[in-house]
Amino acid sequence: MPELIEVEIYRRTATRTLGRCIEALEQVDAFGLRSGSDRSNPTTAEGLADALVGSTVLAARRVGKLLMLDLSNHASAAKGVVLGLRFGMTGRLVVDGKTEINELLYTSDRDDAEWDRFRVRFADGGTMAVRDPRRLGGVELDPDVGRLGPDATMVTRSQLRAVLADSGVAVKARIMDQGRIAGIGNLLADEILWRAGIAPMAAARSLSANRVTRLYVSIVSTVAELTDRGGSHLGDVMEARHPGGLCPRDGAAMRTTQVGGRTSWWCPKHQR
DNA sequence: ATTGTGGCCTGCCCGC
DNA sequence: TGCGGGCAGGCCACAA
Repeated sequence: MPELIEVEIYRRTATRTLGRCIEALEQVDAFGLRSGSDRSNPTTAEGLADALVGSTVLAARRVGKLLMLDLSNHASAAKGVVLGLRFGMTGRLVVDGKTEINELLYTSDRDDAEWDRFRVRFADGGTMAVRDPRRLGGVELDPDVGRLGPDATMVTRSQLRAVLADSGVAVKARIMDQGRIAGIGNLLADEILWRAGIAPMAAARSLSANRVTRLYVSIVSTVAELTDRGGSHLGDVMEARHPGGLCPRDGAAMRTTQVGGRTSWWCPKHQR
């Protein structure tokens, strides 16, 4: 599902919209409208159309799983806005009818424009859409980036140490907390912890300095390696993430435990 | 304040 | 063969 790796691919796809002018808001699904940073001014379909139509895409940025498009101002707006796009677990970004990601876990392989929950048309005739069968994604104006922690590709060792300090919460729940570190989802978290040899339910503050360092190295290297492979579902432990699965490292029977409300697969032999 | 839980949404898969 | 229950997890509202 879309974790930071997939959303980074969407960001690159979105660079194809740079400099293009939005002519119309063709489709918007009320389920996906979120409130932006200004709580007194929630995102509505009308507000979205007002803000988007006539503006031009200036930049495509990403923090964690949040994609942001900076838009220019237009005649009827005092200033440009930021369009925030979230993809839930089944959302794709489709630009001019094409998506870079075809294989996405836990969703249909069908590619149906009926699932476009949000779509704009550019003046040149092209389109950009969030295609999301499950409707778990969303659209908002001026998203509050301050609610997110540092992106997992930018986090430092000392920031990670601070994230884990003084908390009895499971380490996996902690690194998936988007307000502390942004971008790590369930599959990435399992892979990171499997590589680091740390059990997902270990209390965050119980990690020694050496283990914090090992976790830090694993976050950085796992994100980089799976980015090269092209997806958060392409980790080494993925093949064992099912009943009867055996640890690819040492052959032990994998265990599954709910941690932070998420299904977690881990090896009882080398993850402590 | 922090932390945990439940529910949203819907396609798909399994068992009857 | 069709049907229904369970499952997947990002995110948020809500409770303790």
